[in-house]
Amino acid sequence: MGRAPCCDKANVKKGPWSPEEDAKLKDFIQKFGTGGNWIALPQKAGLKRCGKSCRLRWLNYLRPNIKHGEFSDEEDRIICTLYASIGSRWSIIAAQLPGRTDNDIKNYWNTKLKKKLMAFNNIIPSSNQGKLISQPQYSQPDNYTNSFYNFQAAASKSLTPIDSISAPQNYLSPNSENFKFSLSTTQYSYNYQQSQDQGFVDNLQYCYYPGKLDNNNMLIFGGNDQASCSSSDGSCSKDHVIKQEDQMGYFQGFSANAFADQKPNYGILENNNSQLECDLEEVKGLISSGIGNYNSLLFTDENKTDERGMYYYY
DNA sequence: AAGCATTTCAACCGCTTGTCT
DNA sequence: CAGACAAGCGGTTGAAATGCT
Repeated sequence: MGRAPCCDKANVKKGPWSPEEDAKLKDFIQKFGTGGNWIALPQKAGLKRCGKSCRLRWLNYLRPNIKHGEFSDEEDRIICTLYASIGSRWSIIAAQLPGRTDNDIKNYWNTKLKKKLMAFNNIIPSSNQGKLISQPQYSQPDNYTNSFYNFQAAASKSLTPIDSISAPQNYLSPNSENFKFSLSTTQYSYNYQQSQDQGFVDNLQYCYYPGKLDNNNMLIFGGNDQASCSSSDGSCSKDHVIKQEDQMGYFQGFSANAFADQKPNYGILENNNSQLECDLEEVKGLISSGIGNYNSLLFTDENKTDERGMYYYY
């Protein structure tokens, strides 16, 4: 025997909501509230809909202050950062984005954001995903706006070029706080951060491959089963991951404050299988504290990929 | 302009969680 | 404490919109 249906399937309408149904539901809830009982609501409101359907329609579309339309860069960054730390817990992620619903964010992630990040699959060898790269250097360009950037291996390191990347012109300004690169093959960016008080060459020291590939060759992040941590002894309890990252000055999965802190060689982050889990309060704290530095995530304007360069890992 | 392919996103499904009795 | 029930949640679906040839 299966699960009892939540409503009389034969007598409920399915499919898209009509404007009339929307008006009925909205009017009813604004007058009487939900009454704490979605199952009973459609009958009271005169709707031939399942209570679940009413709830979803209200929460995802009709309730006040729902934000529709394009996601901002900042929202992109928050989604990516949280996804990297807690995985597909859309309701928690949505709680950090006023006006956005979990359904909205889930759709946006599955249709757009994930694809952007998947671009990394094309250029980063799986053996190097999850690793820090350290201290590449590059030649100072003659002209910040249109030069070909050739990043050169530091003489003391054994660095290997892995792919060419291109840098959008508008980010290559001496005043630019963030120094972003687009992957030439995919037009998505890989982002280095520049600290305010340093020159270009000195600043380009660290970055971090944000994900790994799973068995299906999909890019995956921290989340449920493969988050990295970076304690010096390799241990990494769930409870302390965030604190450790705080101390380290960057947030798991993304290049960040390490540049400004000038901390050398954090080491390889792969092969730590501890999970990264945190509750809502931790997430809020994470965001409010600025850990993760949302200015240093992965995206840039896909159309601005005029320049090319080379970067290295070892 | 037509037909096909791909993308988007609203809505559904069913499992999990929380609450009440 | 256990069972019933409703809400919450995330994965999935499919129709509509859009893009491409």
